[in-house]
Amino acid sequence: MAHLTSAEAADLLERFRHYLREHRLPVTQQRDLIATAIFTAPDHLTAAAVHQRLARQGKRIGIATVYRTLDLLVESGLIRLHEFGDGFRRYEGAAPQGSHGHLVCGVCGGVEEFTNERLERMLPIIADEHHFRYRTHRVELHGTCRACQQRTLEGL
Amino acid sequence: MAHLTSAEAADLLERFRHYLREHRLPVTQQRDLIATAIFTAPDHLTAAAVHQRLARQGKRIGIATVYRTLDLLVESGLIRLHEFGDGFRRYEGAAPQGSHGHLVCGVCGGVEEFTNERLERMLPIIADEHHFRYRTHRVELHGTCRACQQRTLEGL
DNA sequence: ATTTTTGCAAACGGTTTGCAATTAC
DNA sequence: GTAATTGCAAACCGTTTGCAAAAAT
Repeated sequence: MAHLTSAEAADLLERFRHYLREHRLPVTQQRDLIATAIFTAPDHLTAAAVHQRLARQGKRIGIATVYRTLDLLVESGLIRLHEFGDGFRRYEGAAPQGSHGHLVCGVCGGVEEFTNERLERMLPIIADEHHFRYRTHRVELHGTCRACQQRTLEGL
Repeated sequence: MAHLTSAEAADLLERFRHYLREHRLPVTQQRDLIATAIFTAPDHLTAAAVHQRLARQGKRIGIATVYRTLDLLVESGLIRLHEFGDGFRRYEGAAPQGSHGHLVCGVCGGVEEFTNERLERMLPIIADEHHFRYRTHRVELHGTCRACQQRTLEGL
């Protein structure tokens, strides 16, 4: 999600702790830090990016712990996993209010977000038409972002 | 694509050969075989599946060649790459007439396809609204397929 | 005190690459 | 005949796992 407010991040962290207690799992420093790193990130992070982000704050956490905690966060539904086709798994905090689509630029590899109410309303209906029980969706539009279009026009 | 007709497969193969000649690249037996394996497959194949499919026909082709040719096919736009989140890249022949979405079952891992005209019309418009030059899209609906819903009801 | 997590390093598995032999043109 | 591909095996790299030490309950 494009930069959650600190209140939203705090809420997600509290929900993660609740999830852990509910499942009789220890609430550790590492889990708090990893969850917070994702909830406060402005964009979609890879596992390595989470690890670096924490290292830059002086928090040395094993990469294995990062992966294990990311799994927990995905299972709890508090973060979402994406694979945009470049071989990296990326994670982002789950939006409290709803989902969004992604605009993936084939030139610079950047990913922007968009929301569209009509689309959001449509997708569960389509699932239903195919007797498929809807849980969530993923919409990616691939093409060229505005900046790269202009860069191409300028002949660089 | 859910089983292209042999005419459609033949057309795609001819377009692949044309693409190769256009780029001054040799048309080899291996490239023909790999392309045909995908174009005639009933579903989404992994690189390993393509390799096995050919091996079963007595065609021993190196897995590296499979990967290299899949890259060419993706670049040529004649096949599409998907990553449904299980760690495998899957490939399918590009539909001559248009795209389709995927229904990904979280229980059995199966993938069904659907088409929806209204959705197809909508997506390029959404891209445009965000000043994004549309090339293609990917829509996945995640949930539970019909068969797994029934299996759950039966209490298995 | 018991149970689970953590962190390291090694293993894993899909994908990519270097290079000599082969094939396409 | 020249230039590119092929196939093998090794390398690569993101991710997972085994296990002893450390932390949470």
